[in-house]
Amino acid sequence: MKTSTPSSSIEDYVKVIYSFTEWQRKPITSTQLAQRLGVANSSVSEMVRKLKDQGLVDHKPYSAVTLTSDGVRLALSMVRRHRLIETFLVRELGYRWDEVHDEAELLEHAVSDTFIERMAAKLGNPTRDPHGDPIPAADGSVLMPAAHRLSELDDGHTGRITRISDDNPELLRYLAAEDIDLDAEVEVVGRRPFGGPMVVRIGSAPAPREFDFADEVASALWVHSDAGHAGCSVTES
Amino acid sequence: MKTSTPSSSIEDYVKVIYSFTEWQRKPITSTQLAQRLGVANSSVSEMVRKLKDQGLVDHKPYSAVTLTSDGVRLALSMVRRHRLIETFLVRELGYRWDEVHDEAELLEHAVSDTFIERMAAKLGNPTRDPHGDPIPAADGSVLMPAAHRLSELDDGHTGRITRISDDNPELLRYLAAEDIDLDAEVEVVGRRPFGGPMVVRIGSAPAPREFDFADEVASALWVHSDAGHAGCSVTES
DNA sequence: AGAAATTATTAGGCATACCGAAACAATAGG
DNA sequence: CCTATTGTTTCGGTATGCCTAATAATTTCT
Repeated sequence: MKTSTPSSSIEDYVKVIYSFTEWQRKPITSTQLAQRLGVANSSVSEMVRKLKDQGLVDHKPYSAVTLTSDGVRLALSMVRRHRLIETFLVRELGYRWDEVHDEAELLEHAVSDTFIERMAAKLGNPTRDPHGDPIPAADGSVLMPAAHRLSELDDGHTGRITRISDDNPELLRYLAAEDIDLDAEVEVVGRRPFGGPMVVRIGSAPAPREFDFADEVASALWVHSDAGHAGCSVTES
Repeated sequence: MKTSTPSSSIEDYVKVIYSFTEWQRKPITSTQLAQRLGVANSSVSEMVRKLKDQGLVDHKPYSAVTLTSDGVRLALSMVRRHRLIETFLVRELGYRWDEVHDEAELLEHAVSDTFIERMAAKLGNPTRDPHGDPIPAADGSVLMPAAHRLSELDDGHTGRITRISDDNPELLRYLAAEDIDLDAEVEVVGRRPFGGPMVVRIGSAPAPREFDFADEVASALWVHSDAGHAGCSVTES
């Protein structure tokens, strides 16, 4: 269990392991890790051993990888960095939604804690990034909004968009062009037959617009359903 | 002569080689390079070979290292990055003079060209950084202010501070505490005997303050002398 | 000029992080 | 149940960039 500053690769591994479990339920496997990081499986095996040596993950050969509490702490600090940087790029430097991810990916490993905290202060300590993802606080506490994929909402139900997956830039550009943004009101009108697209109404009462959303779109949008389901606050030490 | 993206080490080497010749006249030697980069001499020999392979420097064994025009181009872009980032940290994130250098050092290798240009635009395309160093334009043109070390100014002469060396953070804090800043008026009153400190008056007519500056201070301050010496504009393709 | 001191380069190693290919587990199908 | 497929790890190898120690070139000093 070394105490040295983690390399940026290690930060990436830990962040990806964390992010996977943030919205999925299952822990991540080697192959999934390799895919998300764009490296060979063999590289993952090697790095996972290193992460284990440093006490950041638990791992038994041939099974999934989970974070230790140290790992979660590191992951949260990286996620905080990433999302604060994204917010900063959008609010202060005029970046568009779909441009911020890659830039944040580079910056998050480079800047100092001082930089992050000055930036956070300047932004007024935001708790959501431009895609609606929660920004962990400096002490590691996270407010996870209760959210479901729009694709899983039942017909007739209404809700509000609380999160938009940022892993498809093209999709983000489409949504931006259609002026579909966080906090928009959504109503599920129904589904086209034979597994066809979902029909939804988006926008406030006077002028709602109707869209046919392919599954790819409907599952990238996460909504807070008006019926029940309170938010929950999770604190990690 | 490869065309790949230069690694951050290569960027550092090229930047240091350039910076050395920016205010000195002589090209830099291996040992000086090693000292400024904080690496062993042998590492320099090795890297210089690599820089030469990539067409960034000219070098014959056992002699000094000079940049090729490609090298100068790369160096200018790194210097531009560094100084814009410093300016940004001071103006937008409330960093102090003496804090910016290390942070900029990290950021300059990480951010994209897009980031740099958006930042420059937001700052109004400044041409001097917080220490008075010229910021090269995106096209590689630099406005070098005509400046001399205060320590070399003759008794009785007056001038204006145009640059403050940023390599000693403690000195920067001292100057900040004494409220000595860029563009201040300076008059050389005289020198204390036996190589003692220089006596200078700093500040505008109504309330000039008198200081005894050790050589270390007097040579960190660069002034534009009121007598003659016009600025010159140098353009590198 | 020749020895001594300085400066520079080469040689051999180390750590990180990646790869492809080969070997080894685990699960699924017949 | 035992083989086939898929998933995972191990093994050798690559590239970067750094180190120390040894060697070679260049100055400097007497």
